[in-house]
Amino acid sequence: MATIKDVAKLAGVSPSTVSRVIAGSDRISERTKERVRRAMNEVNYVPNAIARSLVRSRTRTVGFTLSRRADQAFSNPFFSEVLRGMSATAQRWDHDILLSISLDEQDEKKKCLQLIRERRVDGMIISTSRVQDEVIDVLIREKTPFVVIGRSAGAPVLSVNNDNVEASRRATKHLLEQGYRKIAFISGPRDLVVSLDRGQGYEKALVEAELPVEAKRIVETDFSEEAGFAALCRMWEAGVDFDAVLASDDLFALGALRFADHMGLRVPEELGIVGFNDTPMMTHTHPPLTSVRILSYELGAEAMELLLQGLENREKLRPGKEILLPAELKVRQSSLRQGGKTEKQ
Amino acid sequence: MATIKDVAKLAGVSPSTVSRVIAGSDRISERTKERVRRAMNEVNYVPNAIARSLVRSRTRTVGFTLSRRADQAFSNPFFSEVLRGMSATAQRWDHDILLSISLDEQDEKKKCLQLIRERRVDGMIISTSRVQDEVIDVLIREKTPFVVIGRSAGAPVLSVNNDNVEASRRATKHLLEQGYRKIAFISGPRDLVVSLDRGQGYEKALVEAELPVEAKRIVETDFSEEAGFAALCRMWEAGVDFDAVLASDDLFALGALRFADHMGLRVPEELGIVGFNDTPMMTHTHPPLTSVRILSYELGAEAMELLLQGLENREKLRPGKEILLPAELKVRQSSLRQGGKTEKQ
DNA sequence: CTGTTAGCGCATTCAC
DNA sequence: GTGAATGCGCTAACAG
Repeated sequence: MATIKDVAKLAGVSPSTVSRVIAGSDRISERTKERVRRAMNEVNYVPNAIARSLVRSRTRTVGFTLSRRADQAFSNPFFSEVLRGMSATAQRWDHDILLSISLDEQDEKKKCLQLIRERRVDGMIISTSRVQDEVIDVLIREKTPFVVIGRSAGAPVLSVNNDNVEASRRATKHLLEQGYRKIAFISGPRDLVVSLDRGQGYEKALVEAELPVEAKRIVETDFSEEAGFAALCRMWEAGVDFDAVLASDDLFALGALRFADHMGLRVPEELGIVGFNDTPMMTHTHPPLTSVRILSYELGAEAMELLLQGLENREKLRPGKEILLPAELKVRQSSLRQGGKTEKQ
Repeated sequence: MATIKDVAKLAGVSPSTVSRVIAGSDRISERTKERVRRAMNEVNYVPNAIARSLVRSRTRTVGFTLSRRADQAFSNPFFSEVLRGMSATAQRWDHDILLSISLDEQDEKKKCLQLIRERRVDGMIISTSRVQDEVIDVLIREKTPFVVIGRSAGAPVLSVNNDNVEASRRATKHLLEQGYRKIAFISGPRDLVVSLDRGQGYEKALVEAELPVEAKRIVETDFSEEAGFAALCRMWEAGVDFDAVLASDDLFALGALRFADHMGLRVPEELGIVGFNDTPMMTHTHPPLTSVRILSYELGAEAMELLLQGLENREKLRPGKEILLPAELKVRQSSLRQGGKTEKQ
């Protein structure tokens, strides 16, 4: 592999001159610039990124850690879309992504710490959003530039999040407008901020409609179809009546559809259902599922953008600044009792 | 940030001694080892990975590139599972993953080349598996250690793949055993090796059953539910009759389910359906979908394992060696005409 | 405009 | 057993 010295020798200049040509310095004559470029081409020279990183103390690399739990919480396509968004923006800024998927939060914390301490990355993006998030604590303690995808319930951080409260409020309001009055809410685990937010939006809509928030219609469970189904069964058996379900994840909505089928309830006539995430494959349920569309790609892209800007100008890394991305309610048949029109997907 | 010099000064030894302690050299007295360790703890020293990479010409980093096309081809959960598997193995070997998701093959080729030439990575894993794959050509030309997830139809490479031919043969055979005789096959784009392999398995099973392979029952289209649905409609309108569908992707199977619904055909009585990938969310279709389960996690884990072993011992990087992972047919109701029992998922 | 010098943080000779 | 010297490939002063 050719080094800067080889190029310098071939072009008959010093290594620093070559370095300047690479950097695009303007105080180099066109003649030597041209000579150097020709030499570079001849030996197929490409600067060694590692050597560069060492001397500049900048790696042009961003770390992204994730622990399995969060991966499951958000449904799968969410995760890959976020990555796509991050990668696209990183590409534009000529940066790379160092990825690590851990089994649990402890592992993630460890890995995160390692990437930072070993100076492998210039900054971090994390996607965990637990109520008590140790990864965030570490990041703050290490004074690492970082952006959170989601929201911190503890220390103020720079974050980008979809507007879960508003999305949930709108979804609930939509159900109310369709004439449903007894809306059950299936919440994900309460130690995830996202669960709290969606719950809050649900309550907000009820309060605004001057309807009581009834604890018996709210159930918390793990993200899975089975859990969603079981939760509704339990409510039913407990004698709680409901005419609609706000599912804080499409998996729950799937469970709700099965519940309706199981009980012989017609959707949307006897049971309205709204999901969260608008998982692409779910457009094809019977009936098609109304769901809140999350801008996953944009979430990743925006987080990366914020971080890279912050890396260039540390002033911009204002902790406490929370960027909210709008979420859109994709109305389909599962919640359309009034016979209104279905939006095109 | 503390450097090796700081530690040396504090411990009253030379930097090289500290370096030896880190490396675990045995020709260092226990006494100084202890002193050095204490100093390291005191200043919270962690070796700088970049400096280390420079001097050892080893980054302990593996690149993984992917272009959007392949991402879509394989369904989404596949992609994240592969990443999980790769990450888990990398973790065990104390290596990291540099990830890049490109828009198209040209971009991917460029990025791949960049990672290698800039010496950011020790090796590459790629997941593209086009019939004519330029990324593979680049990798070979650059003499980079690499492993392919999938299969190369051109130059021999070290690869790990699920046994698509066999899986497809078994799926087809299963349909035959259920008494279906006119099996339609929905193929993905023919420029993907995976499509060719699945088509081959389908034909193999027919030939083994001494049944004719009829071109009119084979259709090639893009991966989407809509395309699958449309393909079947076209066949139907063309007067081609079929009593079962082998869908080379679960999305196609979804389209087939809709087709059955649309036509008023009962599944599995009047139309048997088998999908590919066993997408988790798809366990909940009506009726539950029979599908070929791909070991995505294992694919990623194995690819990483092969690469890292190859990095340690280049002899092991034998191009032409193709590791095949078994795929399992998850039989559910959509293909059970005989009233046989459904496997537990 | 360009060359010389020094150093990023570490590992690895070669001495003793 | 340990230290001093050297260099990985590059950039950034400082000269001139």
